[in-house]
Amino acid sequence: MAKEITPRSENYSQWYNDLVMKADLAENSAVRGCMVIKPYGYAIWEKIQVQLDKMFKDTGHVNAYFPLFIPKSFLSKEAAHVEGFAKECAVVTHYRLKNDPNGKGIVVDPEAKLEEELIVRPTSETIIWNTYKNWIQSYRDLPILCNQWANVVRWEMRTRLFLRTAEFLWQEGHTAHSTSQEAVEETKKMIDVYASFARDWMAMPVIQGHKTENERFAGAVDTLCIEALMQDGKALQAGTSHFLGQNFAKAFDVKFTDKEGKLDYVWATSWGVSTRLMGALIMTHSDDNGLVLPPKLAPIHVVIVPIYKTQEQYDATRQQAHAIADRLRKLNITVKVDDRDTHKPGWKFAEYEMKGVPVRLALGARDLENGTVEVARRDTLAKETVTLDSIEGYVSQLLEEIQNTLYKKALDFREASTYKTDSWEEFKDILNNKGGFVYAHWDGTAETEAAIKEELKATIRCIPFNNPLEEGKCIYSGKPSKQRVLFAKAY
RNA sequence: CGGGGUAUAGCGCAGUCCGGCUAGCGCACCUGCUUUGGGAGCAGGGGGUCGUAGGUUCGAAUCCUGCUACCCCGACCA
Repeated sequence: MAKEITPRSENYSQWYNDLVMKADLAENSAVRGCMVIKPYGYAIWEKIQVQLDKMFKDTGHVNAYFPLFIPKSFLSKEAAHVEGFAKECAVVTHYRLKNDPNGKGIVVDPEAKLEEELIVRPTSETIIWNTYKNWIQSYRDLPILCNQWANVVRWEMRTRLFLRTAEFLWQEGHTAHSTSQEAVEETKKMIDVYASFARDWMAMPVIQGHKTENERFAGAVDTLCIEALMQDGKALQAGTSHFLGQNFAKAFDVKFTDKEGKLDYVWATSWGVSTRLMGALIMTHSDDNGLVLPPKLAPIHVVIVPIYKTQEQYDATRQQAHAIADRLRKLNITVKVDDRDTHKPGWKFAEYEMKGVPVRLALGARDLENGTVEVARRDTLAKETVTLDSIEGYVSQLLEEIQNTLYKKALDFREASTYKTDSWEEFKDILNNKGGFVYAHWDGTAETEAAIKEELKATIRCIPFNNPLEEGKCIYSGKPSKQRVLFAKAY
């Protein structure tokens, strides 16, 4: 990665793309708009998965799996839903190939046309609610609290590694409840899970709130979201949780008998986060030297690099390196000893910085003599020499400190990039030139929202929870407003 | 789908305008020696149907036509 390109430079997307590839996270595949997640990138995603899965289970959810293919008729049962997804669906029309009768190669067998086309799931509400219909008769069957880890396909016009790919990995929770209130509470509970995951594990501060009607999920009554601010001043929707009301229950005729013996439609939620979180992680913390990973999600916590001149020194430093590694591993720290003699220390330093390994230990002849080890932290790039006997305590404390420092740094950046204004000129200037979040008054109409989007390419990211009410005038129309909402340009 | 651009070694590029001799450079790769505490140095070496199909020409990476793929800017993006 070129040194002169910084995370805040105008070439941010180039910087991002380079970083994703050079840190060995992912690459574009031969398939248009699709991504190959490489082993190192996938290792981070696994860390995310494991922790989220635990949090889902801690909140009473279970995992299940539903089909990849959705009959076209299912998708069209909920009007708003199909409207929202129709333009980006991959469709299976045939089930067989045959040899080309007119030449070489293989063609789709026109006789193998499906009676009903199958849609590769862009999301699973429809197939799941079609299934839930069979699972639910009585209030005793409720709630159903299922999550699915899966891939989905959305045929986007333009794609970017991790942020918007044609196929992506995600989890989608789909719950069914007997009361509206319970479903609303579930919706809120899960956005809270996402927010605490972002904060405590990704070291990424987020703002929680409600989407406006325009930005709502297709088929939802209310959409809650977490919004994060990237280092280039653009917002990223990192996760959503939807209160679906009875929309899908009505579309799929899912009724239950309540305690009083009355029939009612079931109340629903759905919520999801995707490999987009990887993009968020990269863009929140990385610097000019590459990726910076919060220790809690780093596949490797500590890398140890022996430094030597002679074979004798090689053996000695290597042995010491492995001894230190063993001691650290007893504290559940993931350690890699890079004792390859095919690369020089300087090369290794740069390599692990690129990959965002939080802590690096370097160990040379000098250290062997003095009983020390050099400790370098990725977040600040600071180096310190530490005595060997205190290394476990030092490293485990350092990992904790890096986690906290990263969060604090990201939070400070967000605070410094968050504005409040009542002047249209200033509003425009911030969004066009500085980037960041802007709190401004909005008259509450979709027309104003659309006009601002048209003019500035900025959208209302959310109406934050516990948003303070205050009288004001809409930043665009000048009409009366009761509260400020959060504007930003977004990914 | 509109506008612009690109296609030459694993990667990044020059050469194309104005056709010419053995297609070149950096990184990476291989070998040897010296190196090793911040991406080493020197010497030698390997790797190319110049995206693809056709045309013009004594001669095409270079000119012409078709096709394909990718990138950027729009439109699209619960």
